[in-house]
Amino acid sequence: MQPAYLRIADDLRRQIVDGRLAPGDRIPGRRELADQHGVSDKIAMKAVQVLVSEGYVESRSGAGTYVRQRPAVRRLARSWYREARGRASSPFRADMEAQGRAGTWRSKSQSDTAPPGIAERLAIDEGDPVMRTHYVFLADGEPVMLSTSWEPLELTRGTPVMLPEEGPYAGAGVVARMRAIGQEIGMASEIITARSITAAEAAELDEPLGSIVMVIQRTYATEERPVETADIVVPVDRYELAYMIPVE
Amino acid sequence: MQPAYLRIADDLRRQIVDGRLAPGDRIPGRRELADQHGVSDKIAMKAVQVLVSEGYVESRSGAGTYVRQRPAVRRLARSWYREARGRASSPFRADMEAQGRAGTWRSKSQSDTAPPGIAERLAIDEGDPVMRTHYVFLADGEPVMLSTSWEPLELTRGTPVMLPEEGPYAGAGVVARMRAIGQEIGMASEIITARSITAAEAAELDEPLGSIVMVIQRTYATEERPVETADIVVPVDRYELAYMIPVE
DNA sequence: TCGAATTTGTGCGTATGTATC
DNA sequence: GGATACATACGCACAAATTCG
Repeated sequence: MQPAYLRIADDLRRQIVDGRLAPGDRIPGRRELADQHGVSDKIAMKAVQVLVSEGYVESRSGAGTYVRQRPAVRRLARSWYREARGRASSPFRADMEAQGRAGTWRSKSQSDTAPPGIAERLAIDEGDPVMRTHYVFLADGEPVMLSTSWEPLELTRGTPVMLPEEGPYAGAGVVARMRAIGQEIGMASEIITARSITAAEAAELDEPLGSIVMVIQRTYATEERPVETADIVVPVDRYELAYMIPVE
Repeated sequence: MQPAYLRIADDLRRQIVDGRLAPGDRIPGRRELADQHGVSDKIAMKAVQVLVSEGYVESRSGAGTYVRQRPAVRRLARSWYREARGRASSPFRADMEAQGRAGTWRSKSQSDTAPPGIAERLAIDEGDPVMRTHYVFLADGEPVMLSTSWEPLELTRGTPVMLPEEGPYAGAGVVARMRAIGQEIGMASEIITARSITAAEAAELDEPLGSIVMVIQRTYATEERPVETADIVVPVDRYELAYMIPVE
């Protein structure tokens, strides 16, 4: 026998996926749901919270609970390095332009020492100096993606590209910046995982708590060594990732 | 001001990520937590449930709540087509062998008509006949991955490869099977999303409800047309996905 | 502008059922 | 069987946010 709150949640979920409850629609309040199903309002609320945690609905205190507007899911094509397309522009800006949107970003750089996981990805020692840069990417002004990148200071110290977003190569992308100091990037490795959003990320991305993000651990490497690595945080309700793989 | 149950959840979460509470450890019971933080046991329970839904802990009725054993996260290398490696073996089996594990699977095929999304991926019309095959992949006997594939019956009807897991090409993989009927696959496209696990998937994979899966929508195509598409369901606590991308 | 009504969010007490040890 | 601990469910109360007359 299924608990009452799960039965009610199933009922509502079915109405949403069927389309009987459309995005933006308000779902019945606690009192109403409780009456309909003959349970206490506490249980009705619990059912609603199941749907919140699954990302189907969004509650606004005082206003009600609404079926979530799924923003159109855009595709991030990650297979080919796309620097050339945008000409003196970053891969992100080129990607957004291809979708008819204005790509901009905010960033903040700070020198730091390499934590264990990052040191391993950059093939340096734990505690070695790195430049850490945090990005918030915006499409048409709204935040859509986060990224934190690490570069070994050993490579960039004293060069014009030490600060990624200042100087002559500001906004040009990692590949162009590294080329400027003689590092020819030939390969990108991307490790993909997914998890719940953190409170900090939810605030930066204006996403509800409980939504899911994919994390791309991208590492750029020359023939000799890794030269940059980044954690790219992508909300699943905004983007899907696309890879093209030649067979044979 | 943060609600009490979130403060308690934060406190416990910190202890887990710090390692003060190790995988397998039992966390304090409701009564104990409530006393420590000066709240009712109801609130202590709510805090614990936050951690359950985040996948940090697992409750066993009657026994207690325990920090989850994270199975070692394995890496699925998806960049190169790996048929040759395993010789007369499937890509999955070759992948598992590379990790020193025994790769097997169960499957069930059934002819069906193409639903809208699948029809689009296969570039056929909605309602066209397809062969649908559901796979449960096992590593050392335990289920680790699910897949549902669709192939246009127009291509395979009346050939020895119509049923993917019967006949001379059983277990040989899509690329080899399609080659046998003159379809030379040259490209794989993979679209990646992530979402909460469904109840059915949780049962098949022996994963707790609320855990997160990545879904790979893989489509194999020849120069002319798509010939197979599949939804591959991968639990994030078992696998991460790895792609290598040449730059420029 | 203000206040009343509505709705969600949080919290406590109590009770019963069920699984585990 | 008994003790313990989690799961479900009802009741009540109040706070905070929103809506609307």
